[in-house]
Amino acid sequence: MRIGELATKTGVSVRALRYYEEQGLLSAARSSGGQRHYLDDAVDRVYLIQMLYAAGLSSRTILDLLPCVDAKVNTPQSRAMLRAERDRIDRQITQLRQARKRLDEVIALSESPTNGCTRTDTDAVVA
Amino acid sequence: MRIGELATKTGVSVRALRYYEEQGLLSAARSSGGQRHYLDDAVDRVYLIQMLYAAGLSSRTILDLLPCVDAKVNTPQSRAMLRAERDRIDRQITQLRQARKRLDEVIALSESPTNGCTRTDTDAVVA
DNA sequence: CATGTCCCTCACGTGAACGTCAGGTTTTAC
DNA sequence: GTAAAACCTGACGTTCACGTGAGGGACATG
Repeated sequence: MRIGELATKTGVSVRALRYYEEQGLLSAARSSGGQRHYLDDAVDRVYLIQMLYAAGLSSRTILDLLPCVDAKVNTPQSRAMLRAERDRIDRQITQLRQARKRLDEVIALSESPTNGCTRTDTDAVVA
Repeated sequence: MRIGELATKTGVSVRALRYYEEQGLLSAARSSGGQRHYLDDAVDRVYLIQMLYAAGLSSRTILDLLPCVDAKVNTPQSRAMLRAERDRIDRQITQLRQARKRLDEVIALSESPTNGCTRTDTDAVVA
């Protein structure tokens, strides 16, 4: 498939797909005219990349991890890297939970009847 | 206390503290000479700001939420905003868990004896 | 063979949260 | 009272993951 189809299938922009290739995260065959052609499994690869981006990994880190995911590389260093990233994600989850807890407290407070100003003058403000 | 002390106490840079003020997140009294002076509770405020940044909130969103946290504002809109941000954090946690699970699978695979190349030629590479 | 749609490569723009340097003032310490 | 340390206000630089044209080929369809 060509880049436009991959873009619509995955929901990421054409620009983003070119950027992934530029970063070495995604490869494509080229037609005689220079156009990119992707295999079907590129869809899953893009999903994976997006997932790792969403987890806060940088392009560089993803580039380092992908060979491990592809099970082509398996060294003590690569395993340490995997564990390090997993731990980073764990810490990030912990932080998020703290923030969530804090917000929940504020929400509980704002919805408690003791603080019950259910209507204020700013209710009329639409903007 | 002055800005340098607040910076060392909280672990954030002086530049960041000035930036927080610029964004309306942190206020300070001024000395006759124009230097910022903070109350002791500014430390907690900075921690809170950092927590919300770490949760992926933007300056603008934090600016909108802080009055709620300070319990000065409590409107239907503000409560909706609080819930929306909490839900966003929940979704982010879910994504992180997925990524973590995926990494765990890769880790398990790389550490399984069936894949047991505990030493490879790249072991020697120090780089 | 023409045309509309898709694709290509530069290459500059963007927004967020600061880093960093310049040039000058204020406060502290001796 | 003077020198060092800390602080001030601009204002430009940085990084990341793209957005957004500009200008020009590639490809299916009539």
